[in-house]
Amino acid sequence: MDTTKEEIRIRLSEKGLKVTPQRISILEAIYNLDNHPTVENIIEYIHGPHPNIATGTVYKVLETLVENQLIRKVKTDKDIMRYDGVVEKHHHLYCAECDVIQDYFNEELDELLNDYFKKKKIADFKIENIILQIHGTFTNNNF
Amino acid sequence: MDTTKEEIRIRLSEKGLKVTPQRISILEAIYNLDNHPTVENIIEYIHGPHPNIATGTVYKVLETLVENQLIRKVKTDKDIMRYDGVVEKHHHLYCAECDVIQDYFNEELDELLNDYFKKKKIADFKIENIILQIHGTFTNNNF
DNA sequence: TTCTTAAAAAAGAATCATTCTTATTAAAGA
DNA sequence: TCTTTAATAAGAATGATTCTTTTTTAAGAA
Repeated sequence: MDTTKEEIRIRLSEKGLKVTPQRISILEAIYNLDNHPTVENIIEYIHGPHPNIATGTVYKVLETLVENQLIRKVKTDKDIMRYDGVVEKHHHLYCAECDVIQDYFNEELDELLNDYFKKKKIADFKIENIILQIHGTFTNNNF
Repeated sequence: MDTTKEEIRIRLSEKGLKVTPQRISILEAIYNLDNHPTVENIIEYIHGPHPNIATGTVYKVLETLVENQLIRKVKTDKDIMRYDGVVEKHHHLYCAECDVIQDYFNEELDELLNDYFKKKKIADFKIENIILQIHGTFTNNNF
């Protein structure tokens, strides 16, 4: 991802958030670390340029960013939380053999599902968003 | 769910697991606690009849049961793990306003998705299982 | 530019879910 | 009933996350 510092500043400002070096570098980390980083990954990444950033601050910033929908939490069956800098609607490919979680975009599929549930309602439930967890294995050797 | 102790015994034996009172009561708890219980919920439930079951044992038993596919972990965006006694293929309705996670079965939908991905492959990825996270709100007042 | 103030961050203690270790107990086949 | 191996109890240890207090800073006001 090639989000510049300036774009990050704008995104923070648009949400009424103060623009701090900590927030900028944490967002940069999430954008640059491709594989839905853990808090540990993020801290490791930013501790080069910013060795003094406190762990608690990272957690607080992430919470703020999630609340303001600048990032999302990713559901896994591990007990470590991972984060996603992509807020546009998408799904996830979960690798059974490694810890890769890959974004998967497919508007055609989204429409298919929308159409399906427009006809076939779920009793007593108003659908807001459908996210697919696609489990399987990568067949190349990228990972 | 109305799974009897005897059925639970059989399920454990079929997996080659020793049948212990702890395992039986933990499985009973998961079957009887409808809303995808947390470890805390399970411990609370079983501590009436079995006040002496150790916390560590509950975690160990749950791990064993998951490994043997007698139960499943449920992915949430909270950092507390929840468990699911239903191992047949199904999806989950996540309530945005409460902590209810409801099972959702729909074979027609599963076939629709299978057919779709049979035609539209995902590059370099072999799909094994697709689970929908259906986010929304319940429109009755059961919860 | 400087001042003001509320918000943010640093530091580190505290919490809490989960895991680990060791001794003890018990299931299940011999 | 005996034997063996797996399972459990107990509680310490770990490690991710949260909380508390003090200090710092962003950003609007003067």
